[in-house]
Amino acid sequence: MPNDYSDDRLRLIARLYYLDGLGQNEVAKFAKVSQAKVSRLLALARERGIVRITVADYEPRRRELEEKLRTKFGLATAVVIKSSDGLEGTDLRRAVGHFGAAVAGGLIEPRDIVAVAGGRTIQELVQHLPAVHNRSLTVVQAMGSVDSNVSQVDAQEVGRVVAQRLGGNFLSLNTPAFIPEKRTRDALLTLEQVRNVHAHLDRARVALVGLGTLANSVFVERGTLDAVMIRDLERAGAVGEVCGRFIDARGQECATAWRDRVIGITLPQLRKIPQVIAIVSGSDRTAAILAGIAGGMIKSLIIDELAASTLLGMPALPPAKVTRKSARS
Amino acid sequence: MPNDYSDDRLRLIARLYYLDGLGQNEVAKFAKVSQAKVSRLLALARERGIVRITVADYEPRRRELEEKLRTKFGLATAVVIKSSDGLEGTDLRRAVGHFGAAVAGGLIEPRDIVAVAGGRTIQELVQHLPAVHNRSLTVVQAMGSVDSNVSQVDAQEVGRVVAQRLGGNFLSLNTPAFIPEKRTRDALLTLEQVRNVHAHLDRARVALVGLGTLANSVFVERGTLDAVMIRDLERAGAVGEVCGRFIDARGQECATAWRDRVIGITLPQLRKIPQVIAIVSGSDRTAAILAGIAGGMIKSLIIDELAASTLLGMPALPPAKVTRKSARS
DNA sequence: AATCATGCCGAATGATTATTCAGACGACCG
DNA sequence: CGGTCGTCTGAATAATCATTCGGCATGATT
Repeated sequence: MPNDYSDDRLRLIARLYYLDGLGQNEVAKFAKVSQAKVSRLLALARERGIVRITVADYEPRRRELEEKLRTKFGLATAVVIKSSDGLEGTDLRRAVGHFGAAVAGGLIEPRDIVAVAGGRTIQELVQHLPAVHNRSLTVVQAMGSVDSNVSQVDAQEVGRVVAQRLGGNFLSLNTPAFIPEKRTRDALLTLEQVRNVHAHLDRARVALVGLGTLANSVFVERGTLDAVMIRDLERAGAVGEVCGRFIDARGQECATAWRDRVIGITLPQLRKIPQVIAIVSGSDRTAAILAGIAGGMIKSLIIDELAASTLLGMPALPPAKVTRKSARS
Repeated sequence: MPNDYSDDRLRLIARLYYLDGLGQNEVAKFAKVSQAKVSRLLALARERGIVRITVADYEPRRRELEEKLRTKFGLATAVVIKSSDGLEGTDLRRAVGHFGAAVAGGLIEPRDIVAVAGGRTIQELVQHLPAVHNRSLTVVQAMGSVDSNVSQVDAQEVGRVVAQRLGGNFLSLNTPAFIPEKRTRDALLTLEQVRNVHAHLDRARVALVGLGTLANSVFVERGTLDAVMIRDLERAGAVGEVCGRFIDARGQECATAWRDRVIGITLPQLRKIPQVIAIVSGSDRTAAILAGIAGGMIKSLIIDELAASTLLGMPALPPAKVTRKSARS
């Protein structure tokens, strides 16, 4: 019997390897096959559940902090990911993304329309979404691509991954995030394809967004935002960015030339979406978070432990329904 | 916190590795340690039971065959080890030894006196005896060493391993298995040390023995037995060997010069021991097995599947209490 | 204080495991 | 028949993992 994939055979091999501590080479002799095949058979045994590996639950979340955040800022959901020691940068994003994914996945219902922005932390998150394609989502790209060579962190790519992993189809925006001239931008906005995307954004139930700071954002990293523009934004009171739109401390869009260059979901659209989940890592983003919440955009938060603590040490702004114009200087 | 062996940390690391499928390098970045340490921490997590690997039971025995053997040959216990396909030689011995060990271990009681012979299959078996030293056995070497450089398969070494793994002390014989001159042999037999061993052999409750054929035994392999001697033995009707003693089809010791050269347990001693377990692999040994049973030495059998089948196809001899002298030619 | 024993660490290294690759084989056509 | 897949295989190789080793830190002992 040349190829025998019977459970019994797999049990024998799995037992010798996992329980009796033989190496794959020894098992191979025993079973009269190559080591390569043993490796494959073991993989099969794991798939079939003949070998079961259980790990005592690791609790990746800080529930007390979540509760405090939720009540203090009136959030729908707060998820605080443990960040053991001095993690930062990519490692931190990875931690938040990894463990945030399960929760984020759970917040998305089978037939939702999901708006998806770009960003580094969100990129890490979507990679780890549970790969069960049993949903029929409509995933909509919520902002254009930062520059011409599409990167892993662009909304286009992130959205594609969400649709692929969770199951559903993907509505791509197929435009840059920024257009130097307002006129060109406006022309693009009238395109059927773009208008279709916006129509779906209007009806989205869930949004996954990142939050940027002035100093440390993908735009700066990718050279889209120059020093002059940053000065302008600072003068206009910008404290952060969401979906390519810069907001002041109250969560209103800053009135600069920049706002006429953006293609992507608008703040009013975000405000309408009942479940906007901001995925954030790093303690330098607290101002942006506060602003996002105050402005009524952000409804839920997935965040690392340290940033959560920092946030809890800051005053919650009352949701500002007052001014529509941004405060100047 | 430089060295943190908390369960929580281990859970995190174990989870990332075993459940989330990260490599140790990735986990290492996550945890800010070297890959080496991750490897060590994972080992620790397994030890602590944070990671648990279970394998669906593999049934290594052929119970139907065991039952048939038991009734047909009037055995106390018969253990038939599956030998999937065309295993032979060392591989077969290894299979029988590996899976036979658990059963053999179970047949030994906490305070038993255990006589142990040498042999290749038995050697494989004792290696895999469950390493729980909670017994206080007296392990007695049942035959001398085949030649001067003690090998792994000699009773001396095998016995030592039994005592070490199961727990207990070991009575060594410290003599060769064969002495060219009867006089020297007889002199050795009077030694206090040797007599002590024999005294214990008289009171043994369990014996682990192998069975040899004329053509294929450790003695031939090691060059102890020459062609002339083999001719003699054949003429004397020898069909096999147990503990250095050659027996005819009735299970009586063959009357040749050889019998006066052996140092080791005698057939009468073996007959008195209530639980003599023969560990055998290979279908060429069936005649020896039959003889051993017929002669009243062998009470239990640990054997491979193919040999068991062969054995079942042969006629069971009635236990011969009749002749004390071996049949000649 | 100096010395030693002990334990822990990560770089390097050796050992093991997973994957790639090219060939063999059989089923299924044309 | 002779192709043409598709699947399966083990050798070779790439990737990954475990262990060794020397260095460093800590704390006990002289």
